[in-house]
This record gives sequence, structure tokens and C-alpha cells, in this order.
Amino acid sequence: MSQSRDDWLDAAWRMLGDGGVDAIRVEKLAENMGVTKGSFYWHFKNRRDLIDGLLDRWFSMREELQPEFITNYPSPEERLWKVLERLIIKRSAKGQPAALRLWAQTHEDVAIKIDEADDLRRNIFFEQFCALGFDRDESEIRADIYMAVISAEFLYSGHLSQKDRLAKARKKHDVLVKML
Amino acid sequence: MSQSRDDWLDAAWRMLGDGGVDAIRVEKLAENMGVTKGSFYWHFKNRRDLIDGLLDRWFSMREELQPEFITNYPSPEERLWKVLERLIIKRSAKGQPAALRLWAQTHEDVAIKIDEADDLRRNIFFEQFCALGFDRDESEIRADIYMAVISAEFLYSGHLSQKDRLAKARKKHDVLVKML
DNA sequence: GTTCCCCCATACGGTTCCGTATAGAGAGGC
DNA sequence: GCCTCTCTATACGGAACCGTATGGGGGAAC
Repeated sequence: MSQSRDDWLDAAWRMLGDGGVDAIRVEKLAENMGVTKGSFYWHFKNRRDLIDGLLDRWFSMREELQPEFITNYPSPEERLWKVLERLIIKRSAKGQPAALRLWAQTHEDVAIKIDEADDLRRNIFFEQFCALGFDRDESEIRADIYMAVISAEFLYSGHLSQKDRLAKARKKHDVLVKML
Repeated sequence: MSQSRDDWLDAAWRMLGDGGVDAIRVEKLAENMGVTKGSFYWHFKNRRDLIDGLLDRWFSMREELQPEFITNYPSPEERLWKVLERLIIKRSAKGQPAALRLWAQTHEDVAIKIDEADDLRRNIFFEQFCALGFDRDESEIRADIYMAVISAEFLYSGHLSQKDRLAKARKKHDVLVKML
């Protein structure tokens, strides 16, 4: 059976979540897939090429950056919630976000890309809070907190069911959206 | 000049923050310190022994677990703030928390220890919110959010000055402790 | 059935790193 | 001066990987 580039990325994505970027070893990866690394070096230029592919995959997961996002969810309150909810539902990511951020610590180019993506998301959150009636200062703070809640979703809450995670996330959302 | 066990831990702690657990290499460490690894293996049984030392160091940093914490800061609102503030002021940690959590992903024993420490902190936060007048359900949610804000302090906000970080953190704190 | 292209196996050189064994330098007691 | 205790240097075996070179199987095209 022939492996596609995406198959390699799938397997590497899992490795990334388990042990971080350094755990992604070409030969281990090949072994997991039942082939030899001869195959790997046909699909990828080198190890770094693979990791860049994982970065792209991560960025493309952020659906709030897609153009249809605004039209799909008309209310600002719903737009905020959808980002959080979808993250929990398709729990495609686990340790990956933390792993990539850690890797960025020693790779300036990666850090820049991640910061850019973060800023985009933060700004979208900011605009939603503004639309909800918070002033700009308050919206900035709440957008930050919303970002924090999202990142924490990957760090903690390991042993809760998806149902419970959603319920708690919804309550956090409610706290942050409620006007004083 | 002779190196102490703590000197090794200091250097390893920096390495941990930069590139994660996998970046901690015995020979690199020795080179950084201007000695050879012969010295390392006198102070430590092996590499894992060093990493366990780093874990202990991390746990001992959590001053909210110290017995004098309650008496030092009499009001619940102040106790919450102090944990967050101190974390920013002595910014001894940067990528380390994320690195250790990532490492825990593949080491069950580490995951258990980290979860325990998290639960302790979360519970302390929970009690403070209860003392502020929130009901138990609301306090649980707000404690979770406070945890998230703390963890995000390590992930984001890289290029802000300490003064700005403190100011923003204070505003986040205010949002979370304010009654409706 | 020959050709071509996609995908993979095998083999190899070179590097990095772990852990151990062993010897030695230097300071302080006696 | 000798001994001991603490810390470090040197040397070595072995493992895990990276990346490259090269050859080949197998299906599609014709």
C-alpha cells in the first residue's frame, strides 16, 4: 500500500502531540508506518520540511480565519463560542499547540508565524467583545482571557468527557461575555 | 572552580525553557558549564535523575502551597492576585511549565504529579472565590479561568515589559473577581 | 512487452549522545 | 609527608538518527 504525504503528516502530527517536535524521528515514523525511511525522503526534502508541513496544518485548522466564518455565525456572542466549541468537538489537537509554541522558543521564524496567527485570533475576539458593547480597554482584556481559556483547554482537563468539557467551557464563555 | 548540584540544575533549567526536556543533553550541559560530563555523573545518577530534580524545583516554586501563604495575605482577593503577580515578577519560568507538561504527556508518573499540583492550586483558587461570595458552581468556573490566565502568562505576551504585563494581569484579575 | 514514473528497500558514512571505567588533581586533616 | 574525600578529565563502547546513493518492484500507458 502506498503512503501519501498526508499520511506521513497524520502520523507525525500524533508524534508531535505525544512528545513534542523532538520526538518526531524520521526512522521511528517510518517504522510506525510499516515502511522504511527511503519512502520518507521521497515525500519530504528533510525532517524540517515535515515539521513545516505540520505548522501549515496547524494554521489551517483555525477556521475563524476563514472568510465564511463571519457569515456562518451572525452574532458576535455566537462567533466567540463557536471557536471554543469547535476546538473541543474536533479534538484533533492535544499537546500539539504547546509543542509548537515550545519549539518556537528556539526558532525565531516559527515564533513570528505563531505570533501572527495569535494576533489575528486575538483581534477577532477583541472585535466581538466590542460588538457586544464592551469598551475597547475592557474588550482587550476579555479577548486576552478568552485566548487563555482556549490555550488552557489543551493543557488541563485531561480526564473529562467531551460532554463535561463542553459544559464547563460554555460556563466559562458565559462568565466572560456577561456584562456587568 | 567546583560546581554544585544546584549549579547544574540552574543551567538545565534554562535549557528546559529554551528547548524542552529533549533539549537537555548531558554533554551540551557540561560544555556550557565549562567542564566535562565526568563531573555530571558524579552529581547525578543519570539524565533522568537531573530531570526529576527540575520537576522538584518547579513544584517548590509554588508558594501558594506554603503554609505561611494564608497568613501573609489576609484577604481572598489579595491571595488570588499575589499568585499571579509573583509569577510575573520573579519571571524565573518561561517555557519550563509548558515543557514539563509536554513531557508529562509521555510519562505517566510525571503527569500524575503535575495533575496533583494543579488540583491543589485550583482548589485554593476555588476557595478564594467562594470566600468572595460566589456560589460553588461559579467559583469552580472562575478558578478554572484563573488557572488559564496563569498558564497563558507563559505562552503569550512575550514582548511586553514587566510593567505592562503586570498592568494587564491586574485588569484580568479585576474582571474575574468582580461580582455581577 | 517495453518504457516510464511513482514509491520503497537496502546499505552506508557521519554525527550526537548516553553511560561506564579509570585515573588524577587539589584541599584539608593528622 | 601521607591519606582521604570531592570533584573533574579522558577514553571507550554502543545506540539512535540524519541524509544520501543506488537499485528495484509494479502498475499505467502505448
